Amino acid sequence: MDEKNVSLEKVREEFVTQWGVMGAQWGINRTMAQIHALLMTAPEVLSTDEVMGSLEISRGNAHTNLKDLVAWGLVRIVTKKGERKEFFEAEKDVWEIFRRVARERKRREIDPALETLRHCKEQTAEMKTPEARAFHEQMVQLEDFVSFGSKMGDRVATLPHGKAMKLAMKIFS
Amino acid sequence: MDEKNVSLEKVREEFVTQWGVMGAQWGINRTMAQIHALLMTAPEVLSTDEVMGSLEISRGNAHTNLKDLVAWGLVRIVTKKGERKEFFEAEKDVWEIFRRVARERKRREIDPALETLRHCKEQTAEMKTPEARAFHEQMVQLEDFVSFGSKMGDRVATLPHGKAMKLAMKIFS
DNA sequence: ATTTGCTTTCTGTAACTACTGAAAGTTCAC
DNA sequence: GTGAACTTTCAGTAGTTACAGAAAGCAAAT
Repeated sequence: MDEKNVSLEKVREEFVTQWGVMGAQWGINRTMAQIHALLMTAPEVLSTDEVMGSLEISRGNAHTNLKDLVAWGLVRIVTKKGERKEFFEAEKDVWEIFRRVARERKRREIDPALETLRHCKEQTAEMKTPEARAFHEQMVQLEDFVSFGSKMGDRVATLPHGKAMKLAMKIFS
Repeated sequence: MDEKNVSLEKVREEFVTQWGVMGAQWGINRTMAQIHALLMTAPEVLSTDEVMGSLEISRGNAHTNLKDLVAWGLVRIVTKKGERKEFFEAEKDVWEIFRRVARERKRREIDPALETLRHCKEQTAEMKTPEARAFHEQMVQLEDFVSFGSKMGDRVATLPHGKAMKLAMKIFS
């Protein structure tokens, strides 16, 4: 590896580290975010052993997080002819990454939250005390807002990149 | 407390619990989210002791998280005439809550992330190897996307509730 | 200047999450 | 079948975060 690529690797490491920090702040396992960053900036597909080596993590850890990334739809498994090993490749298109994260978080977190809000709303629908009315109203507000946001997310996530951009322009007009 | 309010309290507890779970998934301290839920659904302002009592948490914990909520702009300190104690009151308007969370997360997390992306982009701007070009290009994509999202957030967050709704309608058209 | 009522900070601990290293499982080759 | 290459699971441990309880700090009232 020549001089130039040594410094590239340094920058890349910085990126991987920071992507990990960011992930952690958003409730995502730091290692998972780091593997994602590593794969996003990898010129070729990587094997589990290569990921282990790069990040200096154990096989178990690498394996679990790689499979989680696959479950999130952010990483694909790739096999090479004549090799039994699995290789991993990340989705690199930012818009596609965004869509998949949005879809997955909606499914895992937003939808269950909406369930709770609906339940709390319904349970208090018939209550007559001022406190209960206020509580009910607050639940209505929250549910409307969250379900609205959720629908927006759906809508945006089904848009292809180009259309999303046009729409964005409209918003700024 | 009569029969009806007993069941209201049960529903409210469910809400508080679930809001806590949701917060945790989004990288927010569970207790902080619970206090927020409690205050959002409180008919009156609450004192530290009342929060402690409701959630069965220690004074230190209640205090720290209340002050964090104030720092996030989600809770206000209120004083009553003739009382030395501080009371707390949550912002209840969902749109306002959203705006404040958006603004704060941008400041705390998005802006630093953008800094890193810019740095990685700049550091690799002059490199000529194909790997470096690809890395640089990926950084450009990411930075464009994040900074675009960030600006959108700014824009949306400055809109009053009504205008935001109109805009949303436009998107669905 | 002491007491009282309240807020803030701090230290040790408990609870939780993430991780390692190894064992067990699978699949294919021979 | 046995072995080799690789994947998956798991139990114990390390590391991290959140928390209780107590001590310290502060300001007003007396």
